[in-house]
Amino acid sequence: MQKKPYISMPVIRRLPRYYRFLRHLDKRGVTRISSKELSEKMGFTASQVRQDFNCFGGYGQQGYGYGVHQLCEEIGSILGVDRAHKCILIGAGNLGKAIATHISYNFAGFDLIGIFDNSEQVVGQQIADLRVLPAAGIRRFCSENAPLMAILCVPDSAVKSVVELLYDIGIKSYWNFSHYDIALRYPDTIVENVHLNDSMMTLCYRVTENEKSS
Amino acid sequence: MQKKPYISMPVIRRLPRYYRFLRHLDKRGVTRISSKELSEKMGFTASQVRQDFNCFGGYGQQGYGYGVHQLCEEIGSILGVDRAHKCILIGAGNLGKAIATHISYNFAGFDLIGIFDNSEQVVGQQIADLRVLPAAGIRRFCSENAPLMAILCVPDSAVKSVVELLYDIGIKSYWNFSHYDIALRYPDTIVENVHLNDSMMTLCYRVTENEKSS
DNA sequence: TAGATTGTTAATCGATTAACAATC
DNA sequence: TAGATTGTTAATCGATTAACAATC
Repeated sequence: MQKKPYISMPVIRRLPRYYRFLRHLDKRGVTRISSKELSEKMGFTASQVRQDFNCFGGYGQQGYGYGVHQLCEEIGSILGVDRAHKCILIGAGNLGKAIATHISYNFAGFDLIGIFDNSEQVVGQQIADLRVLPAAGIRRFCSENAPLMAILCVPDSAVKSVVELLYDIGIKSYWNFSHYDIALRYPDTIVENVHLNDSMMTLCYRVTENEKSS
Repeated sequence: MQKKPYISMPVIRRLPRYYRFLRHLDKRGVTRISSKELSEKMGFTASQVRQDFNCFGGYGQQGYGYGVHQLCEEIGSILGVDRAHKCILIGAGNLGKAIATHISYNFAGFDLIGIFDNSEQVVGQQIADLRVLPAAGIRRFCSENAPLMAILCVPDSAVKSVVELLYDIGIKSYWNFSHYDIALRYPDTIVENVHLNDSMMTLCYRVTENEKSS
């Protein structure tokens, strides 16, 4: 039973990192860790680590630290990585293929049940145990299989109409690799954006700054 | 000439979004925009937009708004997208291929000059006008071509040794798609992480929360 | 018990929002 | 001039850090 239901966004964004690291420790047989140790290995402050873990109740023991296995399980369960939300992927280019493969190797709460593309060259290909289906079949597939989330790996030119279709079908959660601002158009959706271009420009800024100052 | 040299991290992360949107407007022939209009189309507050633009000096006019073209150019120049920092990509799997293709289509300050992989099946393939080279040749290639940044699309198991090599060669900037924490080991590096797994887990959390509450 | 380390409160810091005078 | 909208200061909000009493 969770103590406090509210976890702030910065904390939520740190949870996956904690989870990955704790799972790593757990696999290596480490049973306990203090907030100080953890903070040093992760680049946070010990204060922040304790503050973060306190959001979801006391899994630590004074004078001892935190039980790695228990904490890992707890964070995993909060994140929901023990679930298997059904999802579909639209756009099976290089990025789509990479993501599809990634999902099947790095299980994190989602079960990929369908891959779609509208290029004839791609339809029929086998990716991560799935055969790429024609985009024309999305609506029917969804009414039969009721996926909860869609992964968008389509070009920016196609994404608007794809989202219109998916939203109409009832899909409200998106992992979006395009630059279309879904959350602005459809405020009742859950959207996680991965904007590679923005990431690259931010890096470019920092590299450029560094060059200037040296 | 920039007024203030300091731009805070949250602002820097917003600059690419401004840049993309302003370029879009510019291409469509829009010449002026007010902070209010911009804020509505981007999901910020007007206050924040003005505050952000003020970091780098007055490109607005009272009673009029901002000149789209001028502002776009200025942000682009701050980001450094008008540069062509030489970079190499390590790991030409699906993700590496997607990124390589992405860079050549969405120019944002970097010029990809080499792609490396250690799999014989991949070496020799043609990606985005480049032929994939054997990983064994990285050191020599770098001493001849002096790339400034490396893109890491290698599996987590290989990344540690790859970074050791690249750092030794003198590369201090990384676009990192693996889960190896470069900045923690090498504090003098510039690292931009894209952690797909963390992004997916954050999405999973939000989807799971949403399910619980409904 | 003494030492260690949490849980939690208070202090600080920084970012966002609000307000409004300046001015085009 | 009147209306609009910026530039900038002040107020608010939230997140991080520091401190320390509680307690294993």
